[in-house]
Amino acid sequence: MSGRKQFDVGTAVDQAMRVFWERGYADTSLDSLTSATGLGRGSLYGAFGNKETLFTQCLDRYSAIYGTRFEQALAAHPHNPVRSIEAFYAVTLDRIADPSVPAGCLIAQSAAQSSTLSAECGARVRSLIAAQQQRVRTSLAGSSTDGQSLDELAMFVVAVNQSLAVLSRTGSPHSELRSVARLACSTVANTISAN
Amino acid sequence: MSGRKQFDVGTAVDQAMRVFWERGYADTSLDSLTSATGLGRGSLYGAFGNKETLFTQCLDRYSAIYGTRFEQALAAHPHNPVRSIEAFYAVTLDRIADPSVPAGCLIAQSAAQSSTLSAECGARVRSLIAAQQQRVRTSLAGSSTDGQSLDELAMFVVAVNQSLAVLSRTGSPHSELRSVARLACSTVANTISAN
DNA sequence: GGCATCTTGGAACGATCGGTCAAAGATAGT
DNA sequence: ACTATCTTTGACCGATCGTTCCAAGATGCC
Repeated sequence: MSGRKQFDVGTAVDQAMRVFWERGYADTSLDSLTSATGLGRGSLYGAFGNKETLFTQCLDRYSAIYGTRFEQALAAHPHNPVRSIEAFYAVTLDRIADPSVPAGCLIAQSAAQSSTLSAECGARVRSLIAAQQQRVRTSLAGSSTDGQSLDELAMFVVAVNQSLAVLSRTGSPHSELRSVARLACSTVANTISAN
Repeated sequence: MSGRKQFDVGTAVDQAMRVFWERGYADTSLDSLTSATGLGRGSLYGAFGNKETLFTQCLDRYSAIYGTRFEQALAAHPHNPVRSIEAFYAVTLDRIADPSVPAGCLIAQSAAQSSTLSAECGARVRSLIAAQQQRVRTSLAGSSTDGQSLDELAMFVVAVNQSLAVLSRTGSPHSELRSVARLACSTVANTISAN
């Protein structure tokens, strides 16, 4: 039963992404990937080569999906940094509240396990975090605050975002996560208005 | 060669703790534990029963070591919440800067992987995080701010602390981590003085 | 229709996983 | 010194890991 590919590669990446997201790289077995995608081992290896390559494609897909969502949220309130960051956190909070998707964050999960990832995967994770900081940093531009302070503030915003993912994995109630995000927004407000 | 135990159980827990801390529960093999402790499998199983029991003892030891350090730091500046939180973060930053100990934080690492841990281990991790929040919350008491806001602020402080651990795993420079902690301290200052 | 090319499912590979067990040596009580 | 009891070492267990391979079936070109 074949000849031409019988499945959509993008869909398979989506399904595999959920498993990595839920269980992390090391704890995701090939068996769990075949059952999640409905594919045989031959199909998976034919399409992706090996587990690690599939994982990096999942990382890229994750950042493509949520990276653009973050960008849209940040861009929805131009010249209003506090509103932008509120919208930024809303993306994460909505995702955490969405039962159709695993808890936490694939990037944060991978960052925590980066010592067991290959050097290439670790570097990819690092660059995705840097890209996110850059997104936030861009939306803070235009404030009268100096550049270095904005760099630090952007990193702070990203750091709190990661902590939301970690806390959500322990089953923290949404109300706690929301208040953490709210406090981070107040930090942004105080920092840029303090000048 | 035996009769009475040939090794110190506490030392073995210490050594095992480093491995779990560095690699996480799932990626820590029995072989890596035997080579880290210098013990045979029989000795490990005789003393601890199985891998999971050893892991929970490592969790407890970790929280015993750093829990008291956090408490001492928080208690060093009574009635000065901002100073207390600064000292609290200094414990984490010093630990991250200490090359004799793995990057990150065993609790944060375990929290991120809690979906692959047993229900008992997940609950233990959750209670350790709650205990840390309680420690911070206690040091914030006495402020004129209302109780619920202090609960939220304590959770915020703990959340940022976790994010420092995650970021340090990706190789973030200490200067970035320090500025993240400093911004969190300013949030504390602004929150408790705002009322 | 014949043939080269591709995909598929599943068997099978060696390696490694967590855990068990028995033989051998050391100890303490008598 | 004898014995019961303990610890240690390392071989060994079945299960599972990521990966490879192949026979069988489907496709497109001639």
